[in-house]
Amino acid sequence: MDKARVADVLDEIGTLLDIQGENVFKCRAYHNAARIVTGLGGDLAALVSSGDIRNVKGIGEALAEKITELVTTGKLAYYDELKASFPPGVFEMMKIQGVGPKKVRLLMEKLSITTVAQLELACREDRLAAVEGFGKKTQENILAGIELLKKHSSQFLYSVAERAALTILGRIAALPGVIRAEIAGSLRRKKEVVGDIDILVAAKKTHAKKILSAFASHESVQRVLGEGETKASVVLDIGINCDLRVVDPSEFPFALNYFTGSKDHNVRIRSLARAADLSLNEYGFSPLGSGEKRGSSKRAVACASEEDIYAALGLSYVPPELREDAGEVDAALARTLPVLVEERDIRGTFHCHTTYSDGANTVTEMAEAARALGWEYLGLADHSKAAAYANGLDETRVRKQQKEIDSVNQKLAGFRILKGIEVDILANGDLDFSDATLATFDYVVASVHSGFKMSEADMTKRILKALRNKYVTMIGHLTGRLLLIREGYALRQHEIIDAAADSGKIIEINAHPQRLDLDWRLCRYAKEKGMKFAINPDAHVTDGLLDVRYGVGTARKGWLEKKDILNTSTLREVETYLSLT
DNA sequence: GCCGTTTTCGGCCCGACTGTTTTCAGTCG
Repeated sequence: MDKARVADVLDEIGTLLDIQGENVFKCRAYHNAARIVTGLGGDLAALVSSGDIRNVKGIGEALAEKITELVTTGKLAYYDELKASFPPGVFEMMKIQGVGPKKVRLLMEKLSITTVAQLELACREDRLAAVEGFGKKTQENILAGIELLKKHSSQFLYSVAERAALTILGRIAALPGVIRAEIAGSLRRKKEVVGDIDILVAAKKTHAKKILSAFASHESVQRVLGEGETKASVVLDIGINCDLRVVDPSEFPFALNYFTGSKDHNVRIRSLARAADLSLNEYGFSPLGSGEKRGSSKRAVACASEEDIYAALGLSYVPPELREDAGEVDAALARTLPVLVEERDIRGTFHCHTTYSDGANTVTEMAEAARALGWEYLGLADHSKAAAYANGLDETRVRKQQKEIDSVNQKLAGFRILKGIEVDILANGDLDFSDATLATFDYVVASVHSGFKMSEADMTKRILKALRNKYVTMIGHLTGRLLLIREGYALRQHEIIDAAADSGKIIEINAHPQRLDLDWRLCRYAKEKGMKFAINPDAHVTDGLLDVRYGVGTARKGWLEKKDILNTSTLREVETYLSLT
């Protein structure tokens, strides 16, 4: 059993104990352990077999035993028993905003409610308000929460879908007869939120059956929706639909292009094909009106790759991230597509957390991980004191960390740790530190972490005020999950970007794998304003440094180039930019 | 359930916000 699944089980145990009313610190121990396991570097199986898992801080005797059982047997008796004592559906209820373990427990005890559907009915029949501790308002809020849940239940964060997809892709690619296997669809286009997973395989027809049945019997498959000659559809354990198609190797580029989409992009390039008297579909090009059947050896244009397809239409190659019919086809025709930022362009980053606040690794460990990636610098921006839930730093601990950074920097030749802070923007728009303290940092990231329910107008005012502080270098993650929850929020973000552009601030493309990135349309808007961007991982763990790739994905969709991204600058250039000596 | 240690058990991250209360509990970040 892999790290991610072990973490899921531990987290689930924590939640079930929460509902059971167990000691909160015991529950927290499980939730903590889930986070710790996720953040562990290296191979979990090796840690278990050597017994070193017991030496990890936060993993005591009991947890070490349970993790060992999970890793070695793939099961955990304690978990199975615990889970069996709850009706299925309780987890779904916890997903409703404002419903936590205590409310779930009350609902189960007082009204025998164990599913979201039952809960919704009870709200509509006005039965909730009568329960002690609940009221009219709570009932309304829960109903609203259920609506929201329904609306987004078919959407998955990119990182969640990617994890599931890569597990399956790895297995499929290793099967006999598989010549190529790729992820297609919105996941390949690196949409922040995707509805399903599409996987495409190139193989001879004789192998198709075996490939499809191996797919349908993969351990993460919860339910098989259909399994035919060339295609199988399943639902994975995380609830997402996953389709696998097997196509002939000669058709693969066409199928990959077709199933990558977007639909609007496909419509545009098919109309280009028609203008050239060609018909383009998922099997290939054919002369218009020829009536040729697929599989004909007389294809109008043979293509060995997607590059060939675009070239045949007189287009330069359009990277998947750009295929949204957002001007990319015209740009490809005119040969004016931007040279997009690549992961390998990144020379460093600006928003990493350490064990000083809520990170999982020390200053030294983070620096070494960054150096191992070939970077020249690493910006540490731990939380400030108002973020108490994240163990935010007060002025004393800031000084301590800065001292440590100085000492580590002396040992790292050709590499520099930059002293940053992720300072909270308080409810009134003030910053969590005085100007005197802010002045001690190399740069300052200002972020909102509280009061999300304030009106959009007030939130905008609050952020604008913070941006007027001369020590603020960068706007922290503007949106997070708010983008999902509040339609129209982006409008106010434009106001913020306008103001930030005027004062020369940097936009952060925050790439925390658990959150939505800054919307790429905003990136394009900000780019038009001439703003500089920073692709930041908000990394709490060493492995998390790599998550900068999520930010790169969003940057590419915003048509951002190397020159737009501060992280692609060399250390010397960054030092100059930040006016460091 | 974990940690640290004044080595055997007490403390464990905390404040804002909301809705329910009339002094607080639950949820969230």
